[in-house]
Amino acid sequence: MKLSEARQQFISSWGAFGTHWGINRTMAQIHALLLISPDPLTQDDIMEDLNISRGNVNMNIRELINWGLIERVLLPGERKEYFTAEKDIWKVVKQIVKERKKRELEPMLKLLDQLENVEGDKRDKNVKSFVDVISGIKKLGNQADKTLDTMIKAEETWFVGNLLKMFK
Amino acid sequence: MKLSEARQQFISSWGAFGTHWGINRTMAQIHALLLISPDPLTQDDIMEDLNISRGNVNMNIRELINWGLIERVLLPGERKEYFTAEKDIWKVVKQIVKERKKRELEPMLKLLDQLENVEGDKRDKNVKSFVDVISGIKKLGNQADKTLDTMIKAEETWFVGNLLKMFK
DNA sequence: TTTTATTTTCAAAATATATTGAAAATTCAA
DNA sequence: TTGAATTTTCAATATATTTTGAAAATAAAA
Repeated sequence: MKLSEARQQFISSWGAFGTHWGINRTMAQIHALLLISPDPLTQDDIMEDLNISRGNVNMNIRELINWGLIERVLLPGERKEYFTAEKDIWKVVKQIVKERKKRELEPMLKLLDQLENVEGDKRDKNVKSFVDVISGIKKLGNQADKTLDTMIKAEETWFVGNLLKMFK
Repeated sequence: MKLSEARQQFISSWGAFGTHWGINRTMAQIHALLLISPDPLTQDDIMEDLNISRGNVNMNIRELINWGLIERVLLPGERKEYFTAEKDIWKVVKQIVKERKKRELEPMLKLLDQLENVEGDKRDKNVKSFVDVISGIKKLGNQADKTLDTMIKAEETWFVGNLLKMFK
C-alpha cells in the first residue's frame, strides 16, 4: 500500500473510531492528521488536506487544545500559527482518560451520592431495587475512579510489563 | 429526595451519559429504567414511563438485546412480552467491554496491521512518522486487547480487591 | 498610523440521527 | 380457520449536530 493511500485510510478510520467515543468525526481526523505529520501544520494545511472549511478547522483545533491533545507552536520568523500533536500514544491515552474522568465519571459519582439517599421504606421493593442498583454502580465507579488515577500516573513501560501478569 | 424524582434524575443522566459513549440517549434511558425496575416491563410500560413511541421502544429494545444487556422474559399466562435487565453492574460492564472490543478495537487492530506495511523508504520522514505512530498504537492496542480479555473473565471480587493493590 | 495577513466568530445551510405512527406482519386463542 | 392482540417495519418527519463562509476581530508589518 502506498503512503498516501495508507494515510487516507488511517485518517478516515480514526475519524469513524472517534464517533464511537463521543468525539466528533472531524476533530478525530484533524488529530489523526497531526499525529502522522512529522512537522507542525497550519490551519491552511489542514483545510487543504482534509478538504474542510476554515471555520471548521479553527473550532476543532480549539477543542483539541482544550482536550490537551495538540498544541500551538510558533516557528521563528513565521507569521502563521502551527499545530502539532503529542505523538506518544500512551501519553495521549492518559490525557484522554484524565479528561473523561473529570468530565463524565466524577459528575456521575457525585450525582449517585445524592440519589442513594432517596427517602422511603427500604422494604418497598421499588425503593430497594433502586438503591441496590445505585449502590452497585457507585461501588464500581469509585473503584474505577481510583484505578484510573493510578493509571494516569503510571509509566507505559510499567503498564505494558506488569498489568497483564497481574491479571493472570 | 423522593423516589419518583430520583428515578427521573437517574434515567435522565444515564441517558446523557450514554451519549458520551456512542450510545443513543433513548437506548440508555430504557436500559436505566429496566435496571431500576424490580419486575420485568412490557413495551407499553416503557412507552408510558418514558413518553416515547412504540416504534422507538421496539427498535431500542432490539438493540439492547443485541448488546446483551437486557432479555425477553415470558411470564406464564401472559400474552405480552416482558423485558428485564441484568442488574449485576460488573456483569453489565464486562458485557459492554466485550462487545466494544469486538466491534471497535479488533477491527482497528486488523486495519493497523495492514497500514504498518506501507511501502516506501523508511528514511523518508513522512514514512517514518507514519509507521512510528501506527506501531505505537498497535503495541498499546494489542496490550489493551489482552488485558480486556482477562478482565472479561475476571470476577468482580477479584477486580475490586486486587487491581488497585497491583497499581500501587 | 494604515495596510495586509491571519484568526475567530456565528448565523444560516447542510447533513446526520432519532422519532413517530400507521400499516404490515406475526402470534396466539378461540 | 378466523380474528384479536401484539410486535415489527419503515417512510416521513422532527430534532440535533456539523459545516460553511463571509464578516468581524486581532495581530503584525509597512
